[in-house]
This record gives sequence, structure tokens and C-alpha cells, in this order.
Amino acid sequence: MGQITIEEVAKLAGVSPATVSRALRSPEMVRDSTRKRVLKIIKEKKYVYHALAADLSRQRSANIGLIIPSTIGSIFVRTVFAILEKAQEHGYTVTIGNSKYNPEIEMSVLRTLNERHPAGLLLTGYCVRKEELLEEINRSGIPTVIMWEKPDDPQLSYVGIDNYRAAYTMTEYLIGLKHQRIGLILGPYSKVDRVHKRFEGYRDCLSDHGLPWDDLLVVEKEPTLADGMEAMNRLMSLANRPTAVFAASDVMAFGAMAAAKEKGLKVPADVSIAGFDDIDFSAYADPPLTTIRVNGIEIGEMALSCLLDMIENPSPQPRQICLKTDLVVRNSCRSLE
Amino acid sequence: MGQITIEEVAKLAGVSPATVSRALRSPEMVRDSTRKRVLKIIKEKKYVYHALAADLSRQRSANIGLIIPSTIGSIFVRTVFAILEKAQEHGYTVTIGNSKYNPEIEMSVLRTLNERHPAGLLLTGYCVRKEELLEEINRSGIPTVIMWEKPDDPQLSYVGIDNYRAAYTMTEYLIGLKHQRIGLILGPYSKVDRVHKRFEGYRDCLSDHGLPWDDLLVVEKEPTLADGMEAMNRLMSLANRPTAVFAASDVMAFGAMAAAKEKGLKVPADVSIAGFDDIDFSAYADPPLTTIRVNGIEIGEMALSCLLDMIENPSPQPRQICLKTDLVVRNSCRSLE
DNA sequence: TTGTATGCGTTATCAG
DNA sequence: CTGATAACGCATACAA
Repeated sequence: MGQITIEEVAKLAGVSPATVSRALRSPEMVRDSTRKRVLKIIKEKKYVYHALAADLSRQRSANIGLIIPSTIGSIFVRTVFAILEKAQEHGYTVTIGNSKYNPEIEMSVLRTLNERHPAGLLLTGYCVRKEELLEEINRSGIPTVIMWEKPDDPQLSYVGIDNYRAAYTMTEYLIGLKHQRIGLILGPYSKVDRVHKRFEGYRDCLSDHGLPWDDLLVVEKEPTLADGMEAMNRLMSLANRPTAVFAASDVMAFGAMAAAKEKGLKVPADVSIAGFDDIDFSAYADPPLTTIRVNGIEIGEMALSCLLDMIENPSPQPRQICLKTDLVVRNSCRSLE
Repeated sequence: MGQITIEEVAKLAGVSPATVSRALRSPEMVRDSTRKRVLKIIKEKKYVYHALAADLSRQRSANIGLIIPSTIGSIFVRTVFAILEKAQEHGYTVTIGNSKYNPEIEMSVLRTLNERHPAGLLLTGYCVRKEELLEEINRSGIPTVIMWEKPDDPQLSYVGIDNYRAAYTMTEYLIGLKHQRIGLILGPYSKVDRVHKRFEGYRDCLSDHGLPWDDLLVVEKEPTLADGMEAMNRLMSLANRPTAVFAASDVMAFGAMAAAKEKGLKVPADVSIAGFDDIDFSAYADPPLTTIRVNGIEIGEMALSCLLDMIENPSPQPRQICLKTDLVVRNSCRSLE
């Protein structure tokens, strides 16, 4: 309603608008007494700063765009919260878009965010149509950091994890437990690069250990509890069924555990199940889930620092950070010996 | 980088800036051929619309501010995603702030969001210092909808649930199962109004059924798995321990289940456990959790429709919607008979 | 240290 | 249907 502007504050304080602006943004340029007088009026009249106008004038904004691809129950939630928190600390707001694992939507969301000219962009990318996305990023010139993966493009800044290595590690762990037939339950790996890397890690590890390949052992589903359950059911109804199942997301692993129990199969006595992510529930499950720990919070925090650095110290070379993941051994996998 | 403006597009298309603007925002006001010419240039030159400038000029924005109080693992995630999705459909962006259950932060986040002059505000409030918050809301005149609770103030618009009734219902259900000593595990109810209502529902139901009051049966903790576990441990080490425990959030209920199992207690044979929220995991737990279903997605969707309606059809009377919650009976509670 | 004047990119009003 | 022009609220270069 009563939206007071800087000009009216100036009038009331008996100074010029410029002085009010300075009192707010660069206090050191203003005499103490003047500043206090201005601030008093501001408080009295409940003036609210118009950040949009300021952004337009100064040609840069204090807002960060964030795109997540996610559906409910997403592992990115931790990352998002970490970003929110750090951004707030640094005086930035965060505008979020959801690409819903759909490249069309991803582009359109990116464009919408760009129209608000954010100071920087944080992407958890779908990245199938990479060229187009890349072009948009380059053209806009807005500092951008990719999260959760290690894109091949050497130009891009990212804070990610080595999905390939992590999946390889888990597979190798299961092989070390003498499992020969290992099922793999995956999110949409034919579409999502990050998930595809996990597939490759599994595949190569099997091959490196001389284990035979079996298409039937790999099930691609949506990353939900229900789909994890379905996938497990399919695996368990195989003639020659796996002794261990690697679900490349904890949520799917829990679906798989439920399916096993429903079939009267004990975990890990009858079948071993491993996950990926280490969400909060994993340690509290019955049995506690063996999984790959990904520090989503750290990803968010690092990505934001990176981005802020890029915003404040522009430089051509990209920041590339690969965070480590850990194998967390709990009780959902047993040795076959 | 090459940020083209509407003016340059105009020059290239041989028209005035106003015409370009119209070609974009009100196509019907422009001759077909002209519009096509303009649009062609826009595509060729990869012009990107400057939403901030537009907002400033037109004195309204296409951005919605959203405040959640939440920590990780929050039940609000579903609501947030629902809002994101619907907002995008309607051409709005969403800027999120996290109040972290802290009234100071809540106010400061609210102010920061207001500085960007959003079209509307969605609050999942902490709302302890209601007066101050209310004043800020009224003063700014920005349409605001409270979510997840039923504030007492008749002026406020909200889309909430009846936390009191829901908790009462669950308590009554447990009493119907012949439980006489019922533990209550709660989030910070002394600070969060929404949670306090659940406490009242439990308390009044007990009293209405002539059951004695015992302070020791109520444990207040943070809404996390770890704290749910701790709370349960405390309850189970009571001399006269409860036969049923009502955890007023599913996350805490899972912590409680883990604690019970660790102590060698079977659920529900040795102790019944009930939750609140019906998060995705609840149906997949072992045993599946009896709980109160809250449709977080619906809350988000309704709140957004409400807000959009308020934005487009300003009117003095508040919109107040109370969504129903359901008792979902699964297998984590047994009858004592 | 402070004031003046101009510009940021768009929209709206008013003519034509 | 289209063009010129004045806002929108603030920041900054330049002047004082």
C-alpha cells in the first residue's frame, strides 16, 4: 500500500535521494549524523527498499536461479536447503525452477529464470540436449555451476561426484562378498546422464571381474518407492535370480526391501540389497542399509561458494570440483561364503 | 553478454520499441505481418526479455515469495514442489526463503522477499510473533496465504488442516484400541503453533475420555529421526511405560520404531506406534505405519490457486480453506483386547 | 560529504 | 494499428 520511495525519504530527511541511497548501500560515504537521520525516517515511515529497481539500475541482481529436475522425495532436497541457507547468509535470494526431468521444460525454465537476470545459475541438469543448454549458458554470460555430476565439457564449472566410480565401488564390494549375479535397479538412466554413469560403473566392474552380462538383471524405473518395489518383484521372479541387488538410489532400495519382505525373503539372509545416496532413513531402516554416501549438503554449499566466487571474481577458467563418495557398510548385504 | 534490448530489436525491425513490447505482451494489438517481423528478429538476435525492467515499469511482478520453516527431511517438500509446478504453469517464478523455525530469521526473510516486490506471498509460518508478522503483511498489502495451519486471526487467508482435530482423532483411535497409557512424541510444540494444536488435541481427547494426565508421557524434541529415537527411548525407560506411542510426525515415528526394535520390542506386539503426515515411506515401512494422512500436495495447489485468485481479483475478504485429514490404519497399532 | 542529472529496459498514456 | 514520451525506483558519474 503505502509504498514510500527513496525520494520521499529524502524529502523528509532534508537530503537528496542520492544520499539516502548511499546511507543504505555505502554508509561510509555519508556523515554519521546524516545517516542516522535518514535511517530514522526509514524506520519511522517503514520504507521498504525496492530491490528490483536497484537491480535494474545497477545492472546486476542479488538473486540466484536454481534448477532441479526433481520429483517428490528427491535427494536434491538436502542440496537445495544448503543452498537456501548459504545464499540467505550472503544476502542473495534463490528462485527455484523444476525441470521435471524434461528437456523442454528445462530449457523453458532456464529461460524464465534468465529473464529475471539472476546473478548466477545453479543447475542440476538433465543435460540431454547439452548443446542447446550450453549455448544458452554461454550466450547469457551468467555464471553457472552444474551440480551432482561431472559433465564432460571442459568449459563448464561443476561441483559433482563421480557417479561412475561410486557405482563401480559398490559393485566391487558386492563381488567381494562373492555375489556373482547382481541385479541393478536404476532410475531413468537412458535419459539422465548422472544415472547412466552409475550404469556404466556397474557394467564395467562386472566385466573387469569376468562376470557374465545379463540384460535381465538391469531394471530401469522411476526413482520412487513403488517403482523400486516393482523392479524388485521383477528381479525376484527371474528363473535364475540375483543374490544381491544394487538399487542406485536409496528410495528405490527401500521399495526393493519392502518387495522382498512381502515375498517372505529375509534381507540380507535371502537376498542382499544395497542403495545409493545415504538418505536419513537409511541408517534407521531394518536392516540398516548399505549404501553410497553422497554429501548433498556439501555439494550445495560448495556449489554456492563457487558461484559466488565466479560472480565476484569473474574469470574465464571454470571451477571444477569432484567430491568424494563413501561406501557405507551396514547390514543389508551379506557375504555368500 | 550480448544483451540486446527491446530498442535494438525495434530498430532492426523498423518499428518503435512500443510495438515490440506489444508484439510480445499483447499480440492482438499488432498487425500480423509486423508481429511476425518482430518475432523473427527476436529469434535471430536471441533477444531475452528483461522481466525485472518490465516488473518495475508495470508495478507488479510475476514472482511469488515462499517461506518454509523447514529443516531437511521436511514434510513441506511436497507442498513446495506442488507450488513450484503450478506456479510455473501460470508463468510465475517462485523465490524461496527458509525461516528455520526462527522468528528473527522469519521476519528478515519476509523483508528480503518483500524487497523484491513479489506478486504474492505463501507462508508456512512459525508465527509466534504474530503481531509483527501481521503488521508487515498488512502494511505491504501483498496478497498472502498461510499454509498448513488454521490461524485464529479472521483476517488472514489460509489453506490449512485442523491439526487439533487430526490429533484428537488419532488419540481417540488409540483409546478405542483400549490403550490407557499413550505416549506423545512432538516437535517443538512450545514454539510452533501448528504442533501445539496437536498437543491440545491429544490432551483434550485424553481428558474427554476420563484418562489421567501424565506429564512424563509427553516428549518434545526436534522433528528428526534421531530425536524420535531418543524420545522413544525415554518413553520406554519409564517405570510405567505406555502401551502406545503417538508420534506427531512420521519421521519421528520411524525414529521411534527403530528405537523399539533396538530394545527388542516388537511393533505392534509389544508397543503400538502411530505417526502423523503419511509420508511416502510410511506405507513401505515394516510394519506399515498407522498415521494421519495430510495431503501436502493439495495444500500447495490450493494455496497457490487461492493466491493467484487474490492477485487477480483483489477483494477484502480472506480466503480460508481447511482441508480434511484422514486416519490411515495400517499395521503399527494393535488392540489391547 | 552531498546534490544534480542521467540511465537501466520496459510499459502505459496519449496522439496520430 | 503504431509512435513518441513519460514514468517505474534506484544507482552512479560528475559537479559542487
